[in-house]
This record gives sequence, structure tokens and C-alpha cells, in this order.
Amino acid sequence: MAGADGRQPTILTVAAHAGVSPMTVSRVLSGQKNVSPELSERVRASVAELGYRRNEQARSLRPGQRSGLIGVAITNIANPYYAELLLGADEVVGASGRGLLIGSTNEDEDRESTLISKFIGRQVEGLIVVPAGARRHLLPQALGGTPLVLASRAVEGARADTVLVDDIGASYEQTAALLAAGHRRIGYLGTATSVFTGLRRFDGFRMAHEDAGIELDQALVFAGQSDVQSAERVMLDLLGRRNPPTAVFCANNQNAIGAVRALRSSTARARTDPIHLLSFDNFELADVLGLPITIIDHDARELGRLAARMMLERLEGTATQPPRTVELPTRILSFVGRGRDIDASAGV
Amino acid sequence: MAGADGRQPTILTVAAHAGVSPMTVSRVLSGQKNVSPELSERVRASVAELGYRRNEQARSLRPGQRSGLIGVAITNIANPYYAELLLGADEVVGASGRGLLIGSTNEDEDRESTLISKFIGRQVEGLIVVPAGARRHLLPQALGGTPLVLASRAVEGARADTVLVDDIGASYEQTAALLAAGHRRIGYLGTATSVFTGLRRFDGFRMAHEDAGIELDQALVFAGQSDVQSAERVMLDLLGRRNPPTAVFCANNQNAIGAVRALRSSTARARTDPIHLLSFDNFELADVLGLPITIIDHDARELGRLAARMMLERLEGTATQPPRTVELPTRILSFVGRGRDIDASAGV
DNA sequence: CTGAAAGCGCTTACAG
DNA sequence: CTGAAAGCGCTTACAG
Repeated sequence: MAGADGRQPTILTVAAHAGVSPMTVSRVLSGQKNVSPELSERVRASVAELGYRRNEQARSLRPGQRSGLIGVAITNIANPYYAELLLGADEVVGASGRGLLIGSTNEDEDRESTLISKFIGRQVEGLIVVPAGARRHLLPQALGGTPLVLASRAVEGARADTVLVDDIGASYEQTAALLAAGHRRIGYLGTATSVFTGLRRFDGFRMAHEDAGIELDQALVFAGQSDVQSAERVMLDLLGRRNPPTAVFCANNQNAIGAVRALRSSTARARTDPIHLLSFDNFELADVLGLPITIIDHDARELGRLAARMMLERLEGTATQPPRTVELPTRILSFVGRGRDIDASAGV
Repeated sequence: MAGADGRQPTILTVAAHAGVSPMTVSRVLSGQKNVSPELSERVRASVAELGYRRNEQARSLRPGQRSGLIGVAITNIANPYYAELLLGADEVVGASGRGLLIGSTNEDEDRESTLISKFIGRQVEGLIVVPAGARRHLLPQALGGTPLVLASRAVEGARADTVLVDDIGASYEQTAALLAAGHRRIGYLGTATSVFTGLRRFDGFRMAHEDAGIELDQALVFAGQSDVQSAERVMLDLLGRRNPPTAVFCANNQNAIGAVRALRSSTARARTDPIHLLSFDNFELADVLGLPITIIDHDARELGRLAARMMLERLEGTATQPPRTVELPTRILSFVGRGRDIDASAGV
């Protein structure tokens, strides 16, 4: 409740109301022991009556005090994958009593740079970033000592704990499985290889071909789609060819959804031979589409939790070792065509 | 870059480095005119060299200065609907130079109350909330003058600009359309009617029945599912009955997805007569499922933008009128069964 | 155009 | 157990 003058009550207002010094109020608020029960009770009553809330900005100004803020910069908040990641980070950070300052970078490095600069200006204790690129603003000298945790994508030269997904391994193994099953023409739909995960997933795809001694047909490779619409267009192109692929590796959820849309479009449905989809990332309803799909699933929320935990360990001084890189394992889900499959087999 | 003592540079560090007073540095930083070009240039050089960043917490401590923070409390960040809303708010708030402090309430009123209290302690300029309930902590006397914008759901007694979706109207009209098309047994899958949107959407459903003089079969009404799994279970129950409904109104995306899952499960697919789905909220791949679906679509990102704009208008003093309530219109998408329908008809 | 003084709301020593 | 003094990093008057 605001005072009669319309201003928020301060620690002085409370002190005057309770008839004690500001220090006593401060001690009660921070839960210190050395306050007599009577004064403590009087302060508490005044706080409640005045609707006083401690000004965290003022508190954190004193040296040794922390802002209680973690800055999170994400390439696209509205992508369900990153929304899950954010929720996981929120869980862990919130439980530590801290708050989350967020911003969507829209895969724009300049926006990311500005955002991070603002976060630091707001005295965040640490930064969790899904980096749009690998530029100067993420290097140690630009961060001025603010701890950094990178999620999903690594940045060369950054001094940062990094949480990755087993992109290369899972892509390699599942591509190898398709090749072993006899597929010889496998299409590739992914983001640009300038994106860290894009490159890694393509590398797994490429290496599986090399190791199997099967030449990769560059005419079937499309690396450059970051949204559903462009993925759908590219897939329709593939489907319309005289000699279309028998399987398609979709390197993220947006590409997979685009591929599904193309497959279910009227013209494509006339096809008789089913195309096997391999999707890196799970997506809603994948298991009930009636299409043969293999999903490389991983827990985005857990990735967010893990990133936040690594951050907290740094902040609480538990982690004094050099930056670590952790790879989250993946889980394989297989759905054969027509109807819903209950028997999703777990692997890796 | 940190100074030699490992501490961040302050305005004093910069002043000493540039050989000017702190005030001159402050003037340059805030872009004031009354500084000679020479000094201004020297200050800028020192700022760059020292890697100085203004401490926003300290700056905002002075009366008349604003924190530049907006607090956003959302029931579930990972729901794609709210993730979109958040992105819309981020767009508008970010463009105003402010930052977003966020938290997921998980539909828990206590968590919401704590979160809002923390936001206010951090001196947010305003609050954007998708309220989990309608308790004291959202009433004017609890907010101490912090402006509040409510999104998706209204709260009685709150002094807040409110952005709603046309829940009642759209539910009414589309239910009426189903009844006019001859449906007499329409199932209902929704969240609890204690949730604001849950009640409004059910009201539209109920009133359409009343006005059409058709009795609503309570045995077909399930209001209490807020996640996909429970919606799927309830839908399977409905489908397993001797006399199942011919259409089902799903009052949000989670219930619709659950319904789709149930419809596509092996046993249910054996059915010959298709069940028409009416979904309040769009969801990914709805148009390519090959099921007869009517979608009541609305733009969550625009809802987020609108909420943020209303907040900014309050903050910038443009809006001095009493709180407003705005209803966002909906758009109707119709997909008939089997295959993908290009001809989505727009309406309302 | 430039700067010395005071104070925003809080907490850290230090004194009793 | 309690409180007066000083200062965190900045900006608002006020003085030159």
C-alpha cells in the first residue's frame, strides 16, 4: 500500500512506524537472529500494515550483494523447443530465489549483443544463452567476468559451461540405421550449417554415409530452412522429382513439421511408396500421424534445468574447475506407418 | 573489461580515466547536449577502453528514474500459446528499450502471488499477468500503484487494462453452427470452469444450446482437463460409449490435441462415422490431420503485443482514462476430413 | 559548458 | 541486542 504521499514505503517509513531504527528493520527483513522478539514482531506488523516491500535494486547496490537476476537470451522463444528450455531454467532459477530476465534474439547477432549488454547493465549474476552466432560479445573480455552458460550451441573461444545435445552421435547412428535398412537415397532438410547444431547434425549425416561407403547425393541436401513454410516448400520439391528420396532426415522440429505437411498434401498423398522420416527433435502428434517416423528425442526442459544448475554451481562457488561441456543423451522413438504406435522403442 | 582490482568500472573510474568529473560522464551517457565535443569524445573513448557499462540498478534508484523492467507472470510458459504471447510482449517491450522479467506460475495462485511480490520488489514499472486465479494479490491495494495489464483472463475487482479473446461469442457461434448442421450430441472437453476462459467458453457452448432449444447432455461434458493426457483419456471414454457424440467442442489447444490423439488411436480409427472437432485455439498440423475440424483461431502473439502496448500507454501517460477491456476477434478455419484442405474459410 | 554537494534505499562495518 | 555513520553507483538540483 502506498503512503499518504503516494510514494512507496521505505525502510525509514517502516522504522518510524515501528519506533525502531532502520537497522533493526533491515535485520528483521534479512532474517538475522540478533533482534529481540518484541521488536521483531513490531517490525513485522508495520511491514504488513504498510505493505512494505524491500527495494531489491537498492539492496543489491551494496558490494557483496547480488542482484538475484539471471539473464536468458534465446533465439526464438516461440519455438516450443526453446519454450520448454526456458521453463526448465525458470524452475531451477526460481527455486534458488532468483529471477529470470529474458529476451528473444530472433537469430540476430546484433540484437543478441545489445540484449546481453543490457543484461549486464542490469547487473545479472549470470547469463544463459542459446547463441545466434559466435561473435565477440560472448568472449570473456566482453562479459567483464559475468559467468556464461551456453545451451544447445557452443561458441569457440568462449569461457563458458556448455550444455549440448548429442547431435553428431545421434544423427550418425540413426542415419547409419537407415542406410543399413537399405535406404540409398536419403534427403536432408536442415538449418544452415552456419548454425552450430545445423553443422553438427549434418556432419553426423555425412559421416554415416562415408563410413557406409555410400555417396551422399548433394541434390537431396537442403540446409537453409529455419521455419516450417520453407521446409514444406523444399520437401514438396523433393517429392515432385522423378526419383525422390526413400527417406528424409529432418534436422530439427521446424523442418520435420514442414516435411510432414508436404507429405500429407493432396498431391503427395497419391504416392504409394511411403517415405521414412527421421526427425531430430520431437513434435506434437508425431506418433499419431500414421507416417513412418523415427524421432531423435531429447528433453529440452532438462536441458534448461541443466544449464541453470551449471550456472548456480558457478555462482555458489561449487564449480571452480575450468568450463565444462556436457552432452545430453538422446532417446529414439520409432513409429511405423498407418495409425498410432504404442510400442515406441527406447534406445541410446 | 574489469579493472585491475577485478571490480567493474564505475562512473568514477571513467571520470578519472577521462580527466573529467563524474557529472560530465553522466551527461555524456544520458545523451545530454551541454557537453563540449572534446570532453564528450574523451569520455566516449574512456568508456570504450574500460568496457564501462552503466549500472542500471544504481541509476534507477534516484526518484523519477524508472527501472525499465516489466514483469510478466504466465501460467505455463511451455504452452505454445503462451510462448507466442510472451514473444509478442517481448517484441513491444524490447522496442521501448525496456526488459522483461518473467516467471511461470504453473496455475498456482501462491506462486503467482510470490512472483508478483518479487517483481514489485525489483521495481518493475508494470505487470503483465495471465492470472491463475482472482485473489487479493492482484487487487489495487496489493499492487501499491504498479500498473497491471491482464491477458486472456479478467479478474473481478482488479484495476487493470484487460485483453481478452472473444471467448463467449466465438464459442456460441461455432456451437450454434454445429447445432444448425444437425449435430444433437456435442461433447465438451475443457479446463475447469473455475478458469476464466473455461467458464466463458463453456457459457458460449451452453447458451448456443439454450437458444437452439436443444438440451445439453451433461454426460458429454468434461470440464477439468488442463493437459493433453487427461483430455485424451476423457475423449477415449466418450468414444467408447454406446452412443458417442457426433461432434466435440475442445475448449483449448491441450484438450484438442488430446482429442485428436484419442481419435487416431487404433481402436477409435475403426469407427466409420467421423466425429467433427471444434477447437478453440489453433495447433500445429491441425489442417493436415485428415479429420473434420473447425478451429477458432486467434493470434496469441498479437494478444501479447496488445497487452504490452496497453502497458506502455499507461507508463507513458498516454492512457489516463479508466481501465479498458479489449476483446481480440477470432478467425474461423475449417478443415474437412481426409487430406489437407487448402480452402480454409475466414470468418468472424 | 562544467563540477561539488546531496541523496535515492539499502547494508556493512563499527560502537555501545 | 540496538543504532549512528558511511557508502554502494548513479543523477538531481544548484552554483559557477
